Amino acid sequence: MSLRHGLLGLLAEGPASGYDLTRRFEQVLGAVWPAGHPQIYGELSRLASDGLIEIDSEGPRGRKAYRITESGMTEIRRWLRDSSEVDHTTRLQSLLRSFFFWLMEPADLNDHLMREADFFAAAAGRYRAYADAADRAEATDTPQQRSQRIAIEGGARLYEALAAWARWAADRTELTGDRRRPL
Amino acid sequence: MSLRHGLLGLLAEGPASGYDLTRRFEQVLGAVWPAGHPQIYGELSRLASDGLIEIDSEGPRGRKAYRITESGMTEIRRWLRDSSEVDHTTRLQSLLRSFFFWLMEPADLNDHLMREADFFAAAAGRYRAYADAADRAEATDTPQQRSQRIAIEGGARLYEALAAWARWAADRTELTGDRRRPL
DNA sequence: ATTCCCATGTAAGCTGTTACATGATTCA
DNA sequence: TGAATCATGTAACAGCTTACATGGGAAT
Repeated sequence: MSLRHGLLGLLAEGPASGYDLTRRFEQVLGAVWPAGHPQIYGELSRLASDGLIEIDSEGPRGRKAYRITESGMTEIRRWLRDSSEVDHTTRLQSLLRSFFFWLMEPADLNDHLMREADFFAAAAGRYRAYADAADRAEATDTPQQRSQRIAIEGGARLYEALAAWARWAADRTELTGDRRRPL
Repeated sequence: MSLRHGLLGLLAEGPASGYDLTRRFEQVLGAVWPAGHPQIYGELSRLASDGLIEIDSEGPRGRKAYRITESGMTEIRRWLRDSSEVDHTTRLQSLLRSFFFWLMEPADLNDHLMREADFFAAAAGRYRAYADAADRAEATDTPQQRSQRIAIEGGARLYEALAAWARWAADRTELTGDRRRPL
């Protein structure tokens, strides 16, 4: 039920449409919790029929903005407090793959690890840039801003750790000069 | 298709039954790629009817051990090599939650972060202990062992990073003496 | 006019979880 | 003989992805 509560959490910041929420998932939350528009629109309908959100306004081309209700706020707060709702499931295909690296040819493995390192470093860089921007800004003292800062730090540290791991693994697997392939 | 290839990868090490594979997921892979027995038995049937694995032996109480076939080996190697199969999707509820920390009361948040730090530190400790054991052992030079060492390091670094993040966040959110709750 | 972006939705299929169901073997 | 563990499976449901489908509004 994470998507449900993710939507409630975003709507707790203020009214937004399915389209808005889709973009926020794409741009910010997507790196740690992806969600496409079909899932979002579907869940919004369910949230509305359960009375946790309601239509705030209707705009131009069929646009519908939703607003969180009192019971929606109660529900998101209950979810955040209830420790039995915390789910530590993680699915990192990159780590799963690493159990099977011994099946790869050294040159292919080296390529793969370089690509992985690049991908993770890029993700880390995006989060770290966000974090730096937040630190440079004044008036970072609303609870929202402080909490967002923590989230960003989490993303940065996660991807920094994975990037460092991929580089470490690439070093361990290093090939002798002539067999190393350029990217 | 990660589970499919996860099973192929494990079977590349040698024959195993659905029960064996379920336990390996539970004990080792489970922390980065969980899979329950209903999913595993179902996928094994499909792999067998696709000719990627075959029955190796039948044992006591209905036990069936599977063995990877030539085309199974080809398929797992293809999957490992093909960079378009790499999936960087990550779903970390802990990070998703952190975007909504501003909705929590400080005391509840502090409790939550302590629990998170404990959980991640425990997971990191298990992986780190494995890594140390591997480093102390002699004859760690088969490709399997080297590759397993990399996988373990990944798990350790991932959970160490998340533990450090949770502690950092708890420090930032720290309460003044009397409101801090003991665990 | 045409293209691009805004904006919403449905349908089919795949992946994953929970609950149910069964029976053999081992050990105390 | 009773409990624990081994061992396999099915059914129902929940969650998520991909492809399809539609149309309004803005800008060139």
